[in-house]
Amino acid sequence: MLELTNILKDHNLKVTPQRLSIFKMLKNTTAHPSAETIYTSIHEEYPTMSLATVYKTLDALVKHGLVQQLNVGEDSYRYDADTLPHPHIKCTSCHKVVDMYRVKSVELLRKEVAEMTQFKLSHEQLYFYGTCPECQNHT
Amino acid sequence: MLELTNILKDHNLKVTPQRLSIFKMLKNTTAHPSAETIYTSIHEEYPTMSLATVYKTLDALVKHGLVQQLNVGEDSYRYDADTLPHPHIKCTSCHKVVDMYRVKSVELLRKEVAEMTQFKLSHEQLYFYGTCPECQNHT
DNA sequence: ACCCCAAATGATAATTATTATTATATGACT
DNA sequence: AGTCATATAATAATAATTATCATTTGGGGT
Repeated sequence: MLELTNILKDHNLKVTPQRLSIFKMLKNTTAHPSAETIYTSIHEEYPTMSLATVYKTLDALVKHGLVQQLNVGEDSYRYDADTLPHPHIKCTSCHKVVDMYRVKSVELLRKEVAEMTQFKLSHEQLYFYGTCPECQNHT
Repeated sequence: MLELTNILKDHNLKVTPQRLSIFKMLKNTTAHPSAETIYTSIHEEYPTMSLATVYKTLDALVKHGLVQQLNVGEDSYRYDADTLPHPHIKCTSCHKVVDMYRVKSVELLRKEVAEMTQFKLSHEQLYFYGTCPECQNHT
């Protein structure tokens, strides 16, 4: 909590209860929620908060590199407070999005892409799709 | 042309001039246009065609696996008539999206992801971002 | 070649996610 | 406590996409 306060301060973002609650919510989940989901989840605690505030807060967090925006091919964005670049995998059955860490071949892939294209790489978004172990069982 | 006609027939899609022109346009470009771009580009030849037809045609082509939909993080989708799975790289300066073929480490990455997550993989979307060689020069 | 009908088109309305606007409220610094 | 720049809330506006529905048309059967 105090931690998050300091992070916001370090980025010259005013610390407001709304921002803290959104940031905290994102830090405490691995579910990659959308703006709408964040809004409804926080609505109990902050019934007066506007959806626009959620969007603007997310925008500020993304711009300051404190949160990343995911584009898994749905009708809306999802957000992830883990800003370390990492691939995601989405279950096409239950629609959950799971983080992947320490995927070694990503570094190799980056090198190959950079050499092949001569682009100066800044970042990447790696999305995999399939059926998760749970959904494979209860067919 | 006849080629495309047969492809549509094979998928039980009625062959209409609108569909052929959209499909042909996508087959003859590597620019990954959006629905809007496709619409305006075809509008000269087919001034009566509706934007809704473009969307419905693209939807049909995507559903039949004849075209893939890209989600590079813009406000609209882009389309690619090359359905062979391949990574894309987007220049954050000129916004062009370039195809990458024969990226060997992708297969390795797939294997690693499948083992790590135990998902049954269906497909993936691999997007890289950076500055293209042309944009690196005329800074 | 004509009929038929399911499917496609065109025009437009509706929907949905996101962004802009603006008056009011508030965080943070003196 | 006072000030001011910034954030919030409410709502309007925008933009992409999808739905609706009356009309047209492709293509198989006769």
